[in-house]
Amino acid sequence: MIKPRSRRGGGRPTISDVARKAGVGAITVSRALREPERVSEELRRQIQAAVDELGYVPDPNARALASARAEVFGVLVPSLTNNVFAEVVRGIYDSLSDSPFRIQLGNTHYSGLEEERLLQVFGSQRPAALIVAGIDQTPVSRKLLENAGCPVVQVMETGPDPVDMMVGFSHLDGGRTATEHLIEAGYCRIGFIGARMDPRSQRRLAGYRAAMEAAGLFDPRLVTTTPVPSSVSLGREMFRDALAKVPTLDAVFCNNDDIALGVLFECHRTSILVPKTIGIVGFNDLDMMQVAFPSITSIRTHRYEIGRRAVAMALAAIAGDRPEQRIVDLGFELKRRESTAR
Amino acid sequence: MIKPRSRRGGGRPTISDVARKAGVGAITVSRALREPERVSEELRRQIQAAVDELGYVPDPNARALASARAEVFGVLVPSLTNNVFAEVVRGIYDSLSDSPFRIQLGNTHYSGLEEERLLQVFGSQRPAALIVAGIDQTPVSRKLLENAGCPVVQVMETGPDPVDMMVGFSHLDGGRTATEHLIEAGYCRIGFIGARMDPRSQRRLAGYRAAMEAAGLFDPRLVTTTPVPSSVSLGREMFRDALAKVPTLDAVFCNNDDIALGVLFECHRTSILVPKTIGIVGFNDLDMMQVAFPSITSIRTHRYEIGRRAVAMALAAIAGDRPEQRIVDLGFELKRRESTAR
DNA sequence: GGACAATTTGGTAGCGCTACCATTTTCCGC
DNA sequence: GCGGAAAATGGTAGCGCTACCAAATTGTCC
Repeated sequence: MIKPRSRRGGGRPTISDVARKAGVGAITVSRALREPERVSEELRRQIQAAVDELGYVPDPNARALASARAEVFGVLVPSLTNNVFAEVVRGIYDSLSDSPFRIQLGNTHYSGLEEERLLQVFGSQRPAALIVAGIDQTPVSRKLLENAGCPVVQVMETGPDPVDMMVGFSHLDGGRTATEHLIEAGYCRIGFIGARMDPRSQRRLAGYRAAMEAAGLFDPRLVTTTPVPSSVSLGREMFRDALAKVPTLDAVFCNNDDIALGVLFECHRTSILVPKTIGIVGFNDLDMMQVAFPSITSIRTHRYEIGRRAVAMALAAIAGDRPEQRIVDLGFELKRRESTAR
Repeated sequence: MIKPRSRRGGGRPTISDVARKAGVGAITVSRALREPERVSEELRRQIQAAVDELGYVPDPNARALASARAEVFGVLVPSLTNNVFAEVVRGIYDSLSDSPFRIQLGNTHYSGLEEERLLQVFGSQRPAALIVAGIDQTPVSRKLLENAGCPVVQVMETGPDPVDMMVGFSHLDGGRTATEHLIEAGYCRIGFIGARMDPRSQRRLAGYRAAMEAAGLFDPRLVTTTPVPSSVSLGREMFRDALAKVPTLDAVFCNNDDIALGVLFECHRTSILVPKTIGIVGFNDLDMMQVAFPSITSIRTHRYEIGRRAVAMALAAIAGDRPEQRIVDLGFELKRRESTAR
């Protein structure tokens, strides 16, 4: 066995190796790397040469310890496989890829308790910013966010009482708009089919209910929900249930596009005509909605843009200029398609 | 302005605060937290009480710096929104949620250069393990992996020459199996439709070609590919192109399920009968495949399990017992459905 | 040309934790 | 009851970096 190197770290070049080679003080190297404009042209060149020659890469752990601030964005989403959050996360990643910030992604599994645990873990790293999905944090989580000592952006939804900043849209309005569209199209026995029923789904349901009540069409038997995670096959099953419960059903507003697709397939399978016999509206407007036959009406949401905007706001806050607009509503768009064109 | 606290870190309790309160040495607290069995029952209790009372949370950055090892799994995937990788990542997250390990997720965007850059960044943190998608790393990436000084698991594919460990399956065999199934079902003008054409897609194509040549059916005009990222709408367009090129086409093996779904919808739209006029096979077997009408034959792959297995192997290696089986082939399964039931 | 400010560079002292060793205490077996 | 090993505890010295302040150098204005 070879005796371990005297240096515990394992012999990677350190900042003082670079400093020695460049003939400057260690702190100057540190500065040249972080605030190049504060170091003279000449030293900067020498230092860069030494860095390249030694293959020096700063140790983020040491950096974080010394500066009491890690170059990490903490991101908390309820699901990794749900395309909706995947798009938000992609927006976040793309916006951060050219920055020095790393991303710490946490999956809360739609659990408030898990969110608290992850917030605790993330907080212990002193992140540069925190991005969390939703606005329904537990009191404990909310406190953790308030005391995080960094910019916080709540995404996906807007609401009256941000911890710090918010980017999203109103799910209630989205649900209402979708339902009103069906009513205008002439449907009247309009069902709601919702899986998972997380807070955002609940608010879409509330929007549905508001629209239905305003039109005098609401009937609790039209609503079919389950806490089970959403999927295309679940959409099919729930549609069957809804139809068994209310055979006169003539349209469905679906919680999301997966459910809507399941409904469409079941209609095909049982030769129910869409949009003639049944109208279908989805939510989120995944790519497949416009390709489906018939194409499916849906509420287009700007997921990728939400991720990008959240990062932009956090970055601005880190840089010191808090945006005057702390709540950004990116809205949504009703995409009218064949599935509701009676 | 209030004078900043004397302590730079911002006043969070440290290990020596705990030590003082519990009336022990700092190192004993450290041990009680990391190797409780090496500390007496009594001190352990005292220390735990002090930890709870102060709300002490260890600083992972300080820990990483002192021990030259961060409790981080680096995970590199080519896409965050592709459901296939999302499932793998979910398996990884679920397997690691009860461990002290954090996850650093990187998105390479299918770029070798980006992979190199991220490997460099990840490596600078001294991760506990590295999980990377694919087996086609650039020479630079491969060197970085070999020198990472931690267990490395390559996932999604198997191949002859692992950096360290591997979990996946043979995409070539998958492509061959899918194609052979179509041949057995009586199709003969079988097209291949592939988007993105990353290395895994290339190997599926190679499997297709092998099967077609073995049956004396291969014709280069049957192959339609594009480097454009895959989507349902792209599947529809490519199917149109393929049909325009070869009007006698009687089946398609699709690169993945999104493409297959696009093909199915286009068949509906143009009243092409499935499986009578056109047979369809997908790849990955997303949930929607069995719900589609007609249901779509696909190659079921075990994505979630790949993630779990990769973590299990890495964890074992960290614990010191390298598994005797360094290459794990989880295989795949042909799911025969209506879309090929002539 | 001298007083003063602005710019550039460097030294010191930690950040919070653990590796490494030293020391103390406990437990054996005979 | 005693030597020696094992178990339990502690002290010291960093890990690699940056905040904070001090010093040196340059520029500017009258």
